[in-house]
Amino acid sequence: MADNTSYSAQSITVLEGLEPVRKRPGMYIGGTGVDGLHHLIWEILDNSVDEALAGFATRIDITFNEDGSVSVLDDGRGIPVEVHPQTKKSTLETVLTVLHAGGKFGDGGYKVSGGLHGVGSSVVNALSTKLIAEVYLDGKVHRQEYSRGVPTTEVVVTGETKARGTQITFYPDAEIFTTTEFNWNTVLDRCRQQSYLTRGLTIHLEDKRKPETPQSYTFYFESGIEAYVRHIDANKTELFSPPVSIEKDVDGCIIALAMTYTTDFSEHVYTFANNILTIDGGTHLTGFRAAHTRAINDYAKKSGLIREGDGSLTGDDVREGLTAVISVKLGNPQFEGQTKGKLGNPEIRSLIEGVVYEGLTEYLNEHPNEAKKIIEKVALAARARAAARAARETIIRKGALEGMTLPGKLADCTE
Amino acid sequence: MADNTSYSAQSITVLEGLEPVRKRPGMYIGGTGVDGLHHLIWEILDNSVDEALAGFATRIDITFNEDGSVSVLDDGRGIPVEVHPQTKKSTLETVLTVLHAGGKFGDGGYKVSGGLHGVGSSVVNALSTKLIAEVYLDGKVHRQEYSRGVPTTEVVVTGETKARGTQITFYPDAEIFTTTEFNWNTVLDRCRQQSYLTRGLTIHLEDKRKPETPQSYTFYFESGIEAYVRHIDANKTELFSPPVSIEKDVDGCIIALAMTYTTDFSEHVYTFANNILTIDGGTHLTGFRAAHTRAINDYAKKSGLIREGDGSLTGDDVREGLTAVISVKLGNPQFEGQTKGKLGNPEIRSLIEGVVYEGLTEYLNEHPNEAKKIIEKVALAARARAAARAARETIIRKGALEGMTLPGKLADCTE
DNA sequence: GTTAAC
DNA sequence: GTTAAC
DNA sequence: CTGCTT
DNA sequence: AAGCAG
Ligand SMILES: Nc1ncnc2c1ncn2[C@@H]1O[C@H](COP(=O)(O)OP(=O)(O)OP(=O)(O)O)[C@@H](O)[C@H]1O
Ligand SMILES: Nc1ncnc2c1ncn2[C@@H]1O[C@H](COP(=O)(O)OP(=O)(O)OP(=O)(O)O)[C@@H](O)[C@H]1O
Repeated sequence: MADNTSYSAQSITVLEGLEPVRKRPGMYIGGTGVDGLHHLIWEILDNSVDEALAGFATRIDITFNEDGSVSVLDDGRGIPVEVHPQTKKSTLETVLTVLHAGGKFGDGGYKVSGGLHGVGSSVVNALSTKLIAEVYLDGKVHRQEYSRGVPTTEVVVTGETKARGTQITFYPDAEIFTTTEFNWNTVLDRCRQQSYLTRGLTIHLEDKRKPETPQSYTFYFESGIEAYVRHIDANKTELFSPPVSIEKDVDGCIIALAMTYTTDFSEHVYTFANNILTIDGGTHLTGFRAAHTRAINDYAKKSGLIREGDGSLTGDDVREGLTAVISVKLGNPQFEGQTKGKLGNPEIRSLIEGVVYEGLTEYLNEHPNEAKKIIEKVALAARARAAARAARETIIRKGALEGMTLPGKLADCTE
Repeated sequence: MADNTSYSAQSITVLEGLEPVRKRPGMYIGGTGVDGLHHLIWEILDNSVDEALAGFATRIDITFNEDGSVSVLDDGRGIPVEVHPQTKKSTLETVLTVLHAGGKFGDGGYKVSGGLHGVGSSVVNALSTKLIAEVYLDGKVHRQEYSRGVPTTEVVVTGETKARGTQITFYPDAEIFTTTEFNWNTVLDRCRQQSYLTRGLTIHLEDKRKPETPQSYTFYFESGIEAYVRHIDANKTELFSPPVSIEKDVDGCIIALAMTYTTDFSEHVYTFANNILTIDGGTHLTGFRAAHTRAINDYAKKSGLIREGDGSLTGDDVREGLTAVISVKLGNPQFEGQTKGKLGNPEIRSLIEGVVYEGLTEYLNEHPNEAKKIIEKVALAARARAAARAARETIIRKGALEGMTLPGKLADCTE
């Protein structure tokens, strides 16, 4: 057994301020690769989107600067700059240097917001060699700079402005990240997506990194997630258009769904909770799936398009070729982990299931042509799946006896 | 546009102490359902296991008490109780009430440890209506109690003892969790698993919740992950036994693998990093998979068991029926998120890939009988997969033209 | 979780 | 309205 | 009943 | 691929 005389108070370290973020970035942004790097933008962008969701911002500008930094500017309310009662420091500095400081714990004027932990801005600050925060408020430009989370200036007024809003410019720390080069297409996609999700929001993205080949893009959509579905299907053939569109407000929780089918076989479903892309799904996705599968099965049987005795379509069957975007807005989101990959609120499952079942059933009843196309598509998927399974089992049964060969001329079942 | 006059310093809240944990449990334990509940045990258990990994503890006792609480006792070094220089409070109180306080940031005598954030104990404390910490040190019993993360007593000496170690007893907060009833089998499984992973560690689990039907179990394994594989395969038929066993120390990183195949078709692979079950895998799993697929393909071709022109076995093919346990121990683990579901260290991927490729190739060369069984198994899987795909495509091609019916008599390809 | 039956 | 089944 | 988990 | 959970 090893020596234990040295285990004492001195062995225990208390990480202070933003130290834990730099020491354990994985806990805060998942990793230090290219995904973690882009998380920095998402954290700042999400704050601006939250302002837009709350009705305070209408425009967001993201700029890749020539010096490798990124700027995110919005015309929201601007982070307050006056002294904060708890920290006795500027509220701006508080938000950017103190973990769990935020306006999304009940007050702050955000009815629904993607942010909820109050750590995003601080995390970005901690992981940037330099960060410049500018707040445009009351005709003045308030500015503070930081380095690796530590203020290098006070909050100072550097000029006058007619604008209102916030701009964050940050330089990702190469000591932390394996790469510090942002990907244009990744960010472009995200901007497009956020623009689809928030009616009336303008997002402008500009790449100034190579002055000889500048690029920029502006997104503004009125049509919402139906247009998003159309964009996802851009290089595919849709079975019908416009997509099924369901939007409903239940107890202050807004549920929106747009879906259609394409002629191909892969599933493209994107789920959002308060505009956060929940890449691992969660209760909203589970609820949608249950309702979708059940509604199609019920309709298929009731309408006689498939026979009662034929067995049910599986979830996989009805999802083949499906394109869908689901966006829920709710007051108290619970996400799994700081990276918000999965929505946890258990009540959302049944809420969505109810809304989607009702809405989809109604759609199918009122659109017999589209319904027929859907049922044909998913019934074919079911037959294909059954045939594949049967073929597989034949081989397994036979092969268990005989010897082996690889594909090539295992033509047993091909024709 | 909504009113913005009220957005000011007062709108921003700074959560202090353990408030953020209670306000946003999802960020710290993933959720508040049954999984989140059990996370509490894992956090405390992992601390004891870390003591065992460091060679200071040999025995852990977990008890489900009649009053609904859980106790975890170990014979490790005991959390220090003297005043901590940074907080001016007892180190015990510091560890249990301050986030990011821990002995696993470089000092503390832990060479490898599953803990790394310094938040686990505090999180459990925050989410418990009551927590009792007892430290057995220098012949004395030191004790402190807390309620929802707030100390309700000082650290007091309550008696004498010959033992050394730590015991944490906690009462999960029904205000936080949707259920507060621990699952015997879930915890039993985890104890068994940890015992397999740590040679020479005894883990005792006891259920005193129903005095009329007490149950208890003691785990102690010398054989390690090979025995774990055998246990996973308990109700299955293994193609060969003992399993392939690889263990290697590369630059202070210990890589251990045990694997075999069963006659069934599902894959059972469990990966661990510093004894943490990485449920979403990560770089160790990725490295293993790459090496495994390549080693089997290379051997199959080189040995002539499958022909050169037959195409390659896919990863899915070679994983059908695979049972494996992978355990890596490394100095500076990076996990994705606080719940540690995925290992992030990029260097581990190639490290494992090299070790596994070499070890598995050697095994195959030295065990031609086992090798033959493996190749037969995976080649059959490949043929079955190809046949399934072919059958599926036949249906799709035909079905695109004809009408629809569901399974039932789509016997096209079954015989 | 929803729906059907008692 | 509550309980059992899907 | 459908989906998620091991 | 089977059992549990919502
Ligand atoms: N662009 C902005 N405009 C107005 N207020 C902002 C802006 N960015 C941040 N804030 C304020 O600062 C607070 C802290 O932001 P921060 O990014 O740290 O966390 P959050 O958005 O509350 O939560 P999360 O960590 O989940 O993203 C926010 O709650 C908001 O009140
Ligand atoms: N049973 C124990 N025996 C000895 N020391 C312990 C024990 N439990 C906790 N400690 C000490 O308290 C510190 C803090 O523990 P805590 O659970 O908060 O975090 P951690 O294990 O360091 O990291 P993580 O949050 O990733 O689990 C540990 O680093 C360790 O030094």
